[in-house]
Amino acid sequence: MAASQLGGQQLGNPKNAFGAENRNRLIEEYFDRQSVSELRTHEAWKHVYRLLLWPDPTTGLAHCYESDKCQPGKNWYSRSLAFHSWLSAALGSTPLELPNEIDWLFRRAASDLAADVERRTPRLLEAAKRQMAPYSHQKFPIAGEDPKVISIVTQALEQYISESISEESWRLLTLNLRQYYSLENKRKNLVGEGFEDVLAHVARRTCENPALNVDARQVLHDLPGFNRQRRGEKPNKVDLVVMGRKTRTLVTAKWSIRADREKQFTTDFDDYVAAESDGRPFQYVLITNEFDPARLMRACEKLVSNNYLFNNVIHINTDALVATYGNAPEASAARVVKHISNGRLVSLSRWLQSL
DNA sequence: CGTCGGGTAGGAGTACTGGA
DNA sequence: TCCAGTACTCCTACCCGACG
Repeated sequence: MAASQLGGQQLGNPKNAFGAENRNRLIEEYFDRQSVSELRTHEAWKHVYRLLLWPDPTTGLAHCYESDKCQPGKNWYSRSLAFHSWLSAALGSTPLELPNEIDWLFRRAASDLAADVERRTPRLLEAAKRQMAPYSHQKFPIAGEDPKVISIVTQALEQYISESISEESWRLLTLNLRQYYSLENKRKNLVGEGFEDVLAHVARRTCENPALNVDARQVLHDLPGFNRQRRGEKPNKVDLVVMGRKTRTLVTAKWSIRADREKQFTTDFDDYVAAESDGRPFQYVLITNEFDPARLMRACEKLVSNNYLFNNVIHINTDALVATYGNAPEASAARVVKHISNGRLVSLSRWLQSL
């Protein structure tokens, strides 16, 4: 009924807080605040970490591996500590202050989301009322009620609670808790397509080559030199395209890697080769923030027709890897360190400098 | 405006493996 | 044989764009 009033949204109140439009708006804002010295190529990695890296809520440490394997006492806890220590020093911060230095994009998008939720809530409550109306003669579970939460809180605070707590207060507490924990899930959009957006901006802002064109999620067959489209084939998007006078590079950007997703590397590459129409070689590279040595090793060593699948494997910062693995790395980690020293695995900044 | 299929990621259950 | 660490695989949650 009140739908006509929705047209006049205020500016800066984006429809999707974690969506592409708002992400890019926020990234622009972030870079506009940076000083010239921060925009040198060798600082490129810092922006990726400041914008995207987050503190693991269960350990308080900068996230470099799956949360369940980073718990105190487990193998990756010491590595997480090493990474956290290295990063806080590298960003000129302290281990305690580091969480405030990183995760910029998420914190900003989350506050945009909160504003959006507030704006939408009254209308949704109205709609919910209408939806529930036909059942008003029956008792139904109330959305947001969670007896488990109530019992946990009650048990923990029993001795401090002197008066009974209203149902409305419980509902609000439960709702707030649920929102807090579900917020973490939204981050996946930032380290997914958001990673591509951040890389594109970082390349544009910090790369000294002015003739470089960098774009995220372009349709493969629209790219110059990749026009051979098979009929009936669904269009393929390339994570990141870097076109310049001396480079024609297709990038697969993955914040992290899983075995099932590794298979995509080859099928994507096959599509790119089939689409190539200029009759000259192109570059295919992987940009990642994966820390698992076995996964990195496989990416570096993967072959196709007796050549490396990737011309380069690029990590946000290989110094971070070395620091995380420590002084006595185990076999696969040692192999990754070797790939770093022989130039097979390079840092983002170094790769940008080579373009 | 709502729905649906497709894309991204991290989480997490289970299978495997290699050393004591 | 046992068990801890590793690897594989599927699951879940989200956003987007096409479409009606």
